Amino acid sequence: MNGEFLIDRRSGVAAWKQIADRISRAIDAGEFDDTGMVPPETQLAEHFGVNRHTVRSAMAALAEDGLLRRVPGKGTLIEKRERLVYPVGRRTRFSEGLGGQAGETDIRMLAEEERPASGAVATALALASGAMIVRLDTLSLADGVPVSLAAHYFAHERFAGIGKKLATYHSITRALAAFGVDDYVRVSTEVTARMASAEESDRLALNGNQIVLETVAVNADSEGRPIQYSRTLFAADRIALRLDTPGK
Amino acid sequence: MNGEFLIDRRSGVAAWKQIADRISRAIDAGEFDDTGMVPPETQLAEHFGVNRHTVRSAMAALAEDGLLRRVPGKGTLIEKRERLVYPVGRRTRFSEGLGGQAGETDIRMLAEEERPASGAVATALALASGAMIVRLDTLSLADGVPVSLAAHYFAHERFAGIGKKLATYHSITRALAAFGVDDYVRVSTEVTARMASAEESDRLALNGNQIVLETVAVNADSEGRPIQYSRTLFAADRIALRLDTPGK
DNA sequence: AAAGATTTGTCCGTATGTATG
DNA sequence: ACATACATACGGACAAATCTT
Repeated sequence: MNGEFLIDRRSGVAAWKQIADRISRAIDAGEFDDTGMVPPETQLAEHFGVNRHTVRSAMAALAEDGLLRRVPGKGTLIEKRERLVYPVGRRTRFSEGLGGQAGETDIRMLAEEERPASGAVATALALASGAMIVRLDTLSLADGVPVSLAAHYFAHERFAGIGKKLATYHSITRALAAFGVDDYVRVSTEVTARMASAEESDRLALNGNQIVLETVAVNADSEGRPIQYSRTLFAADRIALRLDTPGK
Repeated sequence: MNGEFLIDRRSGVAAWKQIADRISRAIDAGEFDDTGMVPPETQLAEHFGVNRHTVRSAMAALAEDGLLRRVPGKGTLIEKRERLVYPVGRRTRFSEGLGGQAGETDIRMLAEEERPASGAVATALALASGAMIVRLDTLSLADGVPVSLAAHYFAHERFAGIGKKLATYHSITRALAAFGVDDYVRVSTEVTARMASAEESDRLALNGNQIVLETVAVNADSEGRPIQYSRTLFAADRIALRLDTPGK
């Protein structure tokens, strides 16, 4: 937690918010692991070059989000939280990937829609522009906590009604199997990061950190034909992506 | 750009900032590709449920960052900008990866330090805890624009003085070659996203979007021995990571 | 060529939120 | 809890630049 870099008063972000972010980051970096506590308010105030009231606002926000617990007369304790590691590779499966790290995982259907394919989706699925596609919006959870929000696209011709299958099986792998897809592989994955929109933040139940990791991926069947195009948002403070580049 | 989700007045983020972020995101999403322009201020003000002046503050910030160009009487034009795609795979090389997308690439040495290895680094490099390591801080540029800020760790025993080699060759691959490493492969990559610290933001010359993609990677030589542990920060609005999972 | 509509730029003043002591 | 200073957000009015009719 560097003291040289002070608060930026013209950034459009309130000082208490900037301090809250930096304390949150310092916790992530494990800077207070030895004591398990955040330094006292007066000390932090001096460190950031602000008034104690401002630090108090920051702490109040972090406590509200469940990152801290304030004990009068004692100090401010850090509540533990860990990032789940989500492996992305040639064989990427949601429930298997988090297996062992989370007690139970689930995929919920949010919406299903049939539309003509637009540019990027049509290209990725090797469809004629205007061909019908099925779009599934899903929310993935680990132990009841939302970890990813996704939109999946399939060719309507081959996968009409896949929404119902997903709603029954709660697994994309099994839904695809119902259409004769015995196996599939991840062809490409592109990763970006950005702030979540208000709607995305709402659906992922983000409280403090509003950042999402966004992956755009294409899956193909065993014969190499693209079958699935997905845009997935991961809550950045709950998930780390591990990119697997195995074998020779 | 969803209108239902309005501005959050208690988030500690100024309304103009929230609007600037959402316009920036809408541009990224290509929502205004047909006209190449942002809707007029009055329209945006109504859309977000704020005063035109608030929208103007947002636009002024975006124009300052070079995302927009405002033309009196005409409208607000979108300045083109593209994300470079950085491929991550079995063979990941900085200059090769951006080849074709950027005119020239460079790696600058920022600092070199020799220290005893701590937990994660020692484990990754298969060193005894306390064994000496060399840490190199570097800044990578494409066409003069910073794209990534990294800390690289090497075993001191095998790579003492690698800093000088890097400073001469401006290439990690060539610096490693000077120590007899003819080839190396990427073993693992872990990706997270977070807000940049003030120092990181300064070094990467971030203006608008303060988000960074953070990768933690391990490289091994042709015999499978880990030789390099790297923590790299990419400016999220300049770079997309692409995971390649080729072949069978 | 002239008039009108549209859009950005600038001025005023006022109320509220933020940060400090 | 109180008082002060500053940034933020709002509302209205008008000017200047550009395009259309």
